[in-house]
Amino acid sequence: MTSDSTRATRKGDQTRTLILRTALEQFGEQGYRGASLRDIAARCAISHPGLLYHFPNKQALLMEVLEHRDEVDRAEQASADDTGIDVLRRMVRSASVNQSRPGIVEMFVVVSAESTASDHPAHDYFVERYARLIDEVAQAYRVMRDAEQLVDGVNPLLAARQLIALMDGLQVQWLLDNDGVDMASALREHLQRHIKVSL
Amino acid sequence: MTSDSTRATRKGDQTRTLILRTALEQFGEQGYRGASLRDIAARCAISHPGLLYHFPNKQALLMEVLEHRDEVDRAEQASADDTGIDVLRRMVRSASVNQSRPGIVEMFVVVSAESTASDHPAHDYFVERYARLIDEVAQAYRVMRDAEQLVDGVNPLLAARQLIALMDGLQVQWLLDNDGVDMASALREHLQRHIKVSL
DNA sequence: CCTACCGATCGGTAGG
DNA sequence: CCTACCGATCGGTAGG
Repeated sequence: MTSDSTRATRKGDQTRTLILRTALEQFGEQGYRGASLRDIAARCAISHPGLLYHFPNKQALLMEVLEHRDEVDRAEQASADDTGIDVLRRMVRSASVNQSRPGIVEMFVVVSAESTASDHPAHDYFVERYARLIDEVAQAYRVMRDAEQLVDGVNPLLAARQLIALMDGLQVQWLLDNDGVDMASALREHLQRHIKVSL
Repeated sequence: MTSDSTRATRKGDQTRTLILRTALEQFGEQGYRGASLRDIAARCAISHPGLLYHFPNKQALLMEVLEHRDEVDRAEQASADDTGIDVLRRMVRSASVNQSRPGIVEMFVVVSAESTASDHPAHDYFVERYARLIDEVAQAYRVMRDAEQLVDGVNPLLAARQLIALMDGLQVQWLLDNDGVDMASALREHLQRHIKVSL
């Protein structure tokens, strides 16, 4: 029975994962409103009511795409208990990894921009996401300040906002001109002006 | 005859300007694809074929919205022959002014993000816009380097990309949390780490 | 500038 | 998972 239910789940899970991957691409290329369920479904070789068998509606699909990305990222990072400089190193590492994933970068750039409208289905998600991210990085800066690893006058909260803003802005430039921008080294150079120790 | 044609033009121009302003708002709130000509037209109290009497199609409307903004900005700045530190001061000033124009900020954030897709109608516009902007700021950094006003090791082109990325990223955070971010002072603080002189 | 209309496409449901 | 269908909405045109 275990193997039966496992096998049964597996097929459906594969389709679900394919839909999630395809939807991420399309939300990136066309935006949330611009992407159509029919187009996403066709790319998965199913009908659009077939897609709606797996996800109740378009909003739910978007939210599951976002949450699926977070889960995969969490799994990749392994050590989520980083503190201080390790958090900053992880940001640079993440920028480096992103340079081989234009689809994921585009999706976050486009959907986070759309989500600034307060009636966007992912508005609350991004408000909460930024609050969490800024908090985490600010805390890392605070730990470094207490260890006297920060350049004088660096404000942890402001520096956190600046670092994340820089990362977001570089992604737009990188998407418009892949070869003109090296996101990871631009971040590293910036960080090195904030901290005394070496990254 | 002069006064007749002036009066005749004036009415049409007023409607055109109203449409441009309303379209800017809607492109910001709904994105280019998400905004509808019918909705924009209704907010101007005309029919949507009425709107299409002034603009041949949706793409042309978007392009005219973007160009209209550039014209107004150019007119406001007055002194476009700034060099060196004046260019950086203008960037900070611009961030400060933007903090009273959420509609304009949202429009640029959303449409520039959408435009990273190579088939977006404003793709070429934004590729060209970023190239020009980065060039201008990089040139300002170069002038300052030659005047020995730059902190050691600052690379003009990289610093230009970072400054513009920071500005773009701060706009997203500001749109999501107006009270949590002061774009102008975040920019000023960043710039002061790159230059020896006072802003 | 308007009304009336076009074909295309959308998200979602019924029913199997 | 499918076919068939729904009402709503889209950008754009005809003709005035």
